[in-house]
Amino acid sequence: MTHQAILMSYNLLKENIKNNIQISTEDLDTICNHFNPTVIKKKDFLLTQGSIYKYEGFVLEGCFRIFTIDKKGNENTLYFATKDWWLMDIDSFMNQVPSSLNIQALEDSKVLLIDRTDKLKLYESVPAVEKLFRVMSQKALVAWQRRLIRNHTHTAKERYHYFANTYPNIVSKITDKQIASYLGITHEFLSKIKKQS
Amino acid sequence: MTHQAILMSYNLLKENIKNNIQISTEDLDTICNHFNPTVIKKKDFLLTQGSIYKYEGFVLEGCFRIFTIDKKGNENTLYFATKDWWLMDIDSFMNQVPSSLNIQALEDSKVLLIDRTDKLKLYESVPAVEKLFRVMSQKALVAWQRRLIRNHTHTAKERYHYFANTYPNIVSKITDKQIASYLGITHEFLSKIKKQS
DNA sequence: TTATTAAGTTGAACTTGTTCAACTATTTTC
DNA sequence: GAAAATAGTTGAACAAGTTCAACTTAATAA
Repeated sequence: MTHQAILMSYNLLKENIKNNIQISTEDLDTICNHFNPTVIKKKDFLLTQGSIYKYEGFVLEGCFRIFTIDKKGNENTLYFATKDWWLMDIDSFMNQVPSSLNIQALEDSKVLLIDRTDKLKLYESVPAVEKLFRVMSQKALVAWQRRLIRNHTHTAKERYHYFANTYPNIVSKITDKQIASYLGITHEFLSKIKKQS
Repeated sequence: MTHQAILMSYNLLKENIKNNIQISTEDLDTICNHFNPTVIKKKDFLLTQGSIYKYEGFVLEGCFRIFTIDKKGNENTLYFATKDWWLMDIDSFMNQVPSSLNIQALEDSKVLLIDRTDKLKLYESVPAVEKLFRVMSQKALVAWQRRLIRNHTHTAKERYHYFANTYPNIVSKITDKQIASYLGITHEFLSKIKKQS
């Protein structure tokens, strides 16, 4: 990446943080200094099920899929992450237990990564970081609660259209099979849904 | 409540907090001083849909149901809260927007309540509070992700047995209709499931 | 204690979504 | 650019879950 591109990357991260909390320029710089730009090629994994997560990431460019594979071999997609989204496996990262998640790039992607020990240090040295992740986690929590309710109250067809309307930029980057695994239905059935409408 | 009972209540809260983070006795006392013991009678609401949430609560005794009612009039249960659980509507509490949730006591219950402005002050004065709620939110987030995956990978029958085995003390306090609204199925179907097994 | 309301049961017809299998179209790889 | 792998489509039979309606049982209130 050029020097210019790297500066732009950090600006994206800074805007994201400022969107969550009020923070001083100094703190913002300290935080950003711990993130390193990294390129991840299409199909490569930032994390694989069974291994221990050592980095947290912020997506600059590209697209990722966060999913698990169950005993029957079925893939289950938790979410997709594009520009301006965070990549985390909180459980594995915090408790250093083997992850139950895979994080895979769906196209050539750029991320800012922070090392686990660096992040733990940041929690100590910059109190705003606690607040940042408290606020982010709480927002995410609300979103997950809403998604579960949506799953209970809407048919697969309705959920598909909701997803396609809400995240058109993501839909254009992923396969129908991946959408189906996000919606919790078979890809055959998604195909039939799309034909209907 | 007797003086003795009140002391015991605060000990339960303190244990809960210490279970989440390392914290000094002073901070722990400061936090607890902002919580007030309150009695809520069976069927009474701590929060109703459309109103703005002003308190956060910690359950000492009894049982609560947190649910929404959708346009069709169907009830959808997010979760049940018994002793040692927290009662929150993060969205309404943080952003002071009308709540989409109801929090109702299913039996005569006791809670420790903290006022919104008091909690905001606590975030400022006791940094450990940021950490406490960051850690709590992250744990909750992981639990919600797992629940969604479970919903996608298991049948209603399997989910019912998982719930009944994991929370036997809750199951004994609630009706099958409420369980069904938690599982995202009709109470008629739950009745058929129970007959089978 | 009775009257009333709410909870739970059951069956039949229906809708939603799955499974399996065979096929076509599209990407990827060498 | 051909071969191989993966993604998407379609149909038929099936399983999971819903709806409605009628009924029984249990809880609640006057």
